[in-house]
Amino acid sequence: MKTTRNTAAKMAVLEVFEKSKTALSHTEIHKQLNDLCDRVTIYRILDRLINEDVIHKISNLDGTVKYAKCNHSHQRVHIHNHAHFSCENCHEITCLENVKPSYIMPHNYKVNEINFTLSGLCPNCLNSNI
Amino acid sequence: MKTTRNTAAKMAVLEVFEKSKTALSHTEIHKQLNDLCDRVTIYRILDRLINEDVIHKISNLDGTVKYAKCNHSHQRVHIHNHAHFSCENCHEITCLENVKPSYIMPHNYKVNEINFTLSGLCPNCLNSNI
DNA sequence: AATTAAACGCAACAATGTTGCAATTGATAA
DNA sequence: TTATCAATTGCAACATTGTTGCGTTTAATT
Repeated sequence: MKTTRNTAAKMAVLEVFEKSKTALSHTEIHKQLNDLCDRVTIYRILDRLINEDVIHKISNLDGTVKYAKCNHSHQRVHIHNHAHFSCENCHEITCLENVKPSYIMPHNYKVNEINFTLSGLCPNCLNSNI
Repeated sequence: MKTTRNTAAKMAVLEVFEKSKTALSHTEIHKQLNDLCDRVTIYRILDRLINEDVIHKISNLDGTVKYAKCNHSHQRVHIHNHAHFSCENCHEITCLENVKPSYIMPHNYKVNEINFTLSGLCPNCLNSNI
């Protein structure tokens, strides 16, 4: 039975997530914390938050990795089957909580997790008429 | 007007792809080529092959990046909208050419590309009764 | 206040990808 | 066939991202 502690660094990371509407990379979090804690500590906090189902990890098409808060509002059983949108212009990644792909799999596969990421232009950048 | 050359290294990389049924990482290709050429050269060849639409890049959930041949057989306009399957046991990544997700997007987004990766157990590992 | 496992900082390392530059080479024209 | 020259390569050096070990600090409990 591991107990998990609410350390200053963890609280600070959580606050960064609260304030952000988009997903954040490790580097972005590190900058926002402004040397409040070590780089390694942030990696370890992110790991813990993922285990606690507070945030989830998003792998982007270009290989970058970001993290975003989980939305537990509606489901009892929490599954990350929503889509993510990656803007090619501003590079922000947002969760599309309500977009859930439907698909037909061949037999003999057991699907445990899905990752559905769309990229293009987000509403902001689309309106800015790039 | 750049012309692109069929060098020995590029041909060797292409042959590795021909022989493989699954997607390959840079490291896997490097090992199979057995020091035929430099690490950097492989990165540059992969870049060229992507530009030439011969291969495509796949970002995996765990952050690893792989490459696979494109299948041009059916479409005139070539879009990478098929799904990929990533096996949690053997870590092989295969293209599911016929699996195409359907989904409904909110307005004001312009979708240019999609990445649909499923992970779980592939038929091989499922049958091996892990 | 004492205890103690969780969390931390630091240093070192590993993996992956990029860049600049001089040398080499494939494709083309002479 | 040979000369030409831009595309390609090898090498060295660097950047970024993520991991590990270990001694020290700290949050939560008694």
